[in-house]
Formats: sequence, structure tokens, C-alpha cells
Amino acid sequence: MESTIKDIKRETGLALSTISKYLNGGNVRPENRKKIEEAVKKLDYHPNEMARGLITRKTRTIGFVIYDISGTFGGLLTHFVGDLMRQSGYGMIICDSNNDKDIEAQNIKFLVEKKVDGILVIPVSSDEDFLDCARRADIPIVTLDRSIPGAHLDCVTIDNAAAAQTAVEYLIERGHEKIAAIYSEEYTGKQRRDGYRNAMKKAGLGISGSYEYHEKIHSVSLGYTGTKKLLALPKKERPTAIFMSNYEVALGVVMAINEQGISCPGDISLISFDALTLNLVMKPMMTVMVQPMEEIASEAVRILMARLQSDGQMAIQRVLLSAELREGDSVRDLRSRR
Amino acid sequence: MESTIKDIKRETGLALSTISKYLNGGNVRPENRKKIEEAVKKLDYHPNEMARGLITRKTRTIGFVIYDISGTFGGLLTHFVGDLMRQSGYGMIICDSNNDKDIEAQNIKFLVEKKVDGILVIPVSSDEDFLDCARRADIPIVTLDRSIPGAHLDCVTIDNAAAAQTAVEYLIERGHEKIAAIYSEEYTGKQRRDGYRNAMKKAGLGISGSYEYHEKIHSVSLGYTGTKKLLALPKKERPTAIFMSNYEVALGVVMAINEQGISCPGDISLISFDALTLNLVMKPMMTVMVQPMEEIASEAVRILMARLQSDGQMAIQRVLLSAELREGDSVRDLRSRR
DNA sequence: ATGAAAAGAAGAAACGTTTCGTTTATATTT
DNA sequence: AAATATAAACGAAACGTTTCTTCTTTTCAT
Repeated sequence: MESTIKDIKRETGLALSTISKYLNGGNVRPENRKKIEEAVKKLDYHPNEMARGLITRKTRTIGFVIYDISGTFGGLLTHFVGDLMRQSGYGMIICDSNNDKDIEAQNIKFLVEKKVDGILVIPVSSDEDFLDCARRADIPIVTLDRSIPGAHLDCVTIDNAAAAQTAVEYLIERGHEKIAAIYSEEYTGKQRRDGYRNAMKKAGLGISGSYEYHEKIHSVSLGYTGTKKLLALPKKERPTAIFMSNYEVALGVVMAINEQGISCPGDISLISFDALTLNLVMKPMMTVMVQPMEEIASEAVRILMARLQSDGQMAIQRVLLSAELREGDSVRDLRSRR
Repeated sequence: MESTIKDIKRETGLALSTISKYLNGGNVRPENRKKIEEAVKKLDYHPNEMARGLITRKTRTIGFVIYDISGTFGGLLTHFVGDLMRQSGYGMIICDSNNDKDIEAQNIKFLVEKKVDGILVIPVSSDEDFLDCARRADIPIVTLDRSIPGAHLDCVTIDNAAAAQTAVEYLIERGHEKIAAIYSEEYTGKQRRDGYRNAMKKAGLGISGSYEYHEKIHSVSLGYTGTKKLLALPKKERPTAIFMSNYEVALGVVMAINEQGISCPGDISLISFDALTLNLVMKPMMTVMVQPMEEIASEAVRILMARLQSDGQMAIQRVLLSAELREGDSVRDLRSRR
């Protein structure tokens, strides 16, 4: 069955410690190096991670806690993070919090008991209490996509407010004044709302309460319901453009305007977040703020890896990435009307 | 730091073996039971999985290899499976194959080296060679959603051909004769195509080559491109209904007909697979064959758990579930025309 | 050629459990 | 009450590594 380091010892005649040393990157005499390599190949030897972990207190496994994996954004991020982890030889245990704080706390506890070396988390919670048990166990944590205000934690996020502001300013530059916003009350949703408000204020445009629609969570139905509300406004007040804070919301919006036979960008302009595959065939092609998903993943993994290697005295890292605008055909230039 | 079983020994004065025995469900004297439980609580003791695993050769971790996690179907299935696993105290290492056979094979190898206790896989490959290394290591494997023809493996699938046939017969019953099909060349896609063909043949309807459109993989663009091709047919030949083999494909189809200003079900009827959230707001609401996702997940987990407990002599289990039709508003009844 | 310094190899102990063979305590029978 | 059967506790060995200390070999300068 499974060959062990003792088999390598028998095969090469060397001491266990010598073999172990070489296998972990130490120096041995060239002749011995060759012997060991041959034996490893011949016996198809792979170190037993459990025995190794028992001593080193490392599992070579990290935990990934995600607010919701069944959504497109989460799925894609999981994909990237998982890939990078595997490339580094780390296993990734995934825990879906289902947008629920209690489940999230359980997930952390579970991972701590599993003795993962580190945890990557896209949090649901906005306070850090749920991380206590990981803290006590001295397990490094990196949050991504969302950060926890005031927490002393590594994090990788994008500048949501700035991105939203850019998006709304893009509308304003094209002559829009009656601009509505649909967003969630989650971390990213609220930040993007702030960007929307900043842009409006800066341009001297008022924000009518009836132009903001929000629900707890980003969802298709948020976009759908919100749009119906907005379209139900008296014709004069009807927004000429809608800014929405997430891809799934955008789907809902498109469904709603299709249903009502309203054309985009003819009757209404749209601008959203995240260029996911659907955008490719969506008509009109949505103008979006594109988040650098791959970079978010790779930065988070990089930081976690660095912290795993570090001897505990690495400074907190907060990486702030930015989204960029990708033009589609969903925004009408109102200036050309004149 | 971390307390060990030796601390429990010190606290209770009992032998290691007695404590271990109790902790693993053995019988001890009531007095000792109490002592141990108190000590465990007091010291917040959790067994070290690595030490335990070193002896039992179990990691209490399973691998989940999925063809593509960034898709909606995969994401949702992962969600269910992950949940069940966590409830059973198992960690789940997730590996995304990115629809690539080579990556899939690497994933299996990776999991074998990680010494997972079992593997759940939604395969990309249609032959079982990539599983060889898991076989050699004697790691139980259960496939779900897709099975590998001829393989001697536990699997949980739905009867795709029957489901597709039901769907197409539903169209035929309502007077449709010119029925097109859009499907992928993947396992599920081809099975569903067969169901389509069966239904057509059974009804004595011919299958024109121009009524079938297929690409390698289920995707939004498959639906989109396929629909455009179908709509480009001379008016007389144009299908009155389209059967499509997957949810993402359906999105593409809807995009395409929206773009061309064709109405559903007025001008064309649609029937598809999988009732995912988007259906709730999609207009018209799609008539779909609903797969019992949660049941697929729970059956697969149940079988894997049973096999982990079994002493190797359990018979191969092949569970075949069925999809059910959920009516929406996307199919027109042509009989009422007369 | 000699000795000191550096590099490499060896051996044993440790990591935290489970398991197995043995001994001791309790329960049952006559 | 003694003998036997049963149940529980014990102690040591084992799982497959890494790590620490000691011992040996090689290298290099003199």
C-alpha cells in the first residue's frame, strides 16, 4: 500500500532525518539527492500530510467563507480563489453562509475546529464578533469584497463609492438629471448608494426619496420590483436613467422593462455593476462598472499566503482596488437631442 | 494553548485509553463519564483531527469536483452539498474543473494526495480513466448530475431523456409540430436531445437537421446564437416552439427573442430546464422541467456517507430521480386557434 | 599534511491520538 | 460465599512525520 518515508530509508539506506531534510528543501550530498529522488519516484512516495501536520501544526488547508455561493458573483470569485489555492498546494474548505450571520459564525467555528491554516471571508456580518474564535486560535483572516468597519484585519476591497460616483457622473455628463438608484442594504450596496448620492450632490441635483429603492439583499427581484415602482411614477417625474448596484439587480431591471415594453436606451438609460457573461448577449449591452474579480482573488490569496509565512509581525494590509467603466449601449446621450 | 487528551487525563486521573474510548462512543462507568464531560467542558477540549487521522487513516474531509462552479446550476448544487457535509461534520474541499478534462484529472490527483475520505464528482469526462488514481487509493466515489457510461460507480442522476420527452410531448399535445431543440454536447445535453428525438419520432414528426442546434457546452451564447439561427429560417419553416436543454441556454434564447422583437408565447413557445430564481421575474414565466436539486445533493451525500461507513461490500447504487414539469406562460396552445 | 571550520548524516524524541492485549473491578450464578 | 462471567480500566505500542542534538565527513586555509 501507501509508501512511507521509512520505505525511502530502506531503499536508500539513509537516515529518516536526512531524507526529511531534503524533502523540505534542505541540502544533502548530490549522490544522496539522486538516491532519494529515485526512491521517491520508484515508490511513488507522497508525504503523509497528517503526520506532518501533527508536528508542524499546519494543515495546508484554508477556509473560504462566502456570504452566498449560489450567486454569480460569489461563484466566480470562488472559482478564482479555489484555483489559486490549488496551485499553491492548499486545499480549500468552502462554507456558504447563506446570507445568515448565525450560519456565518458557525462556519468560522467549524473551520477553527478543522484547524485550517487561514481563513478567507466575504462577510455577511458588519461587526467582527463572529471572528473571535478564529482570533483566539490565532488563525489569520483576510476579508475580501467586503470589509468590516473598524476591524483590525487584512482586507481587499474595491472603492465602491468612487466607482458608483463615476457611473452616475457618466450619466450626468450625458445630460441626465432625473437619475434613480436601486441598491441593497448590504455593505457594497450602501457604499454604492453613497457614491450615487455624492455624484448627485456634487452636480447640484436633488435626491428625491422616490428615486431610491432598496431592499435587504441584492437580488433579481430587487431590481424587478424597484423598476416597477419607478416606472409607476407619474410620467413627468419618471427617471431618465437608473443606476443599479449589482449584476443580479440589473437582470431584474431588464426583465421589468422588457415586460413593460419600455426600450433601453430609448426610453430609459441603465448603468450597473459587473460584466458577467450575460452581458455579452444582453441587448442592449449594459454599460457597467467592471470589478477586477481576478485581481481581488489574487490579492487576497497573496496577502493570506504572506501572512501564513510571516512570523506574526506583518503590518495589516488593506488593498483598495478600483472598478473601471466599460461602455455598452444602455445609456442614451440626452445632449444630442437639441 | 490547545488542550489535549493528556490534559483530560491529568484532570480526571483516568487512562488515555478510557477517555478515548468514551469520546468515541464507548461505555464507561457513569462517574467517569461525568468526570470526562466536565473536564472536556472545562478545558474546551477538541480532539486533534490530525493525530486521530494518522491512526484511523481518515481525514473527515471529502472532495467535491465540479465541472464549473461559476454557473448557476453548479453554484446551487455546491450550496446544498456543502451544507449537508458540514452538518455531518465533514469538511468539503472544492475543486472546479473549469469544463476541462485535464484540470479534472489534476483535481482528482490533488484530492487523493490530500487523502480525502471520499469524492463527489460532477464529471466533465465521459470515460473513467481520470478516476484511476482515486480507485487505486481505494477512495469511494459518487458521481452526481452526470454519470459515466459503463463505469462501476455509485451515481445520482435524473432521467434526462424522460424529462426532455415529457417536455416535448407537452408541446406536441398543444398542437406544436415544428419544434426545434437547442442543446449542448455534454452528457446532460445529449440525453435531453435523445428525449426530444424520442418524442418527435413517437408523434410521427420528422426531425429536420435545421431544427437542431448544438454547441460543446451549455451557455447563454449557445441559446442566443441558436435562436438567431432558427429565426433566420424562411418564415414557413420557422419553428413554433423551441425546446432547450438548460437554464443558461434559456437566458440566451430569451435575450435573442427580446432583441428581435418577437413575442413569447405569441410568436414562439419555449420550454426549458431548471426553475432558478430568475424564472420568478422572467416574462413570460418559463415553463420548465424542474430538477430536484436538493434531492440530488442529499441522495449523493447519503450514498457517500453509507459507503464511508460500509466495510467495502456495499452494492453499487444508482439512483435515478425524475424532473417534473412546472407550467409557466411560455407555451401557446395552438389548438385553441381553430 | 594538519587542524579548524563548515556541511552533512545519524539517532532519538516528540506530536496527540487510537488500538490491542492484559489486568482489575463489578455483576451474576450456584 | 465462592466461582465464574462480564464489563470497564489500564499501559504500551503504533501511526508517519519533523526537529533537535550529537557525531561524522568534507572542505579549505595554513
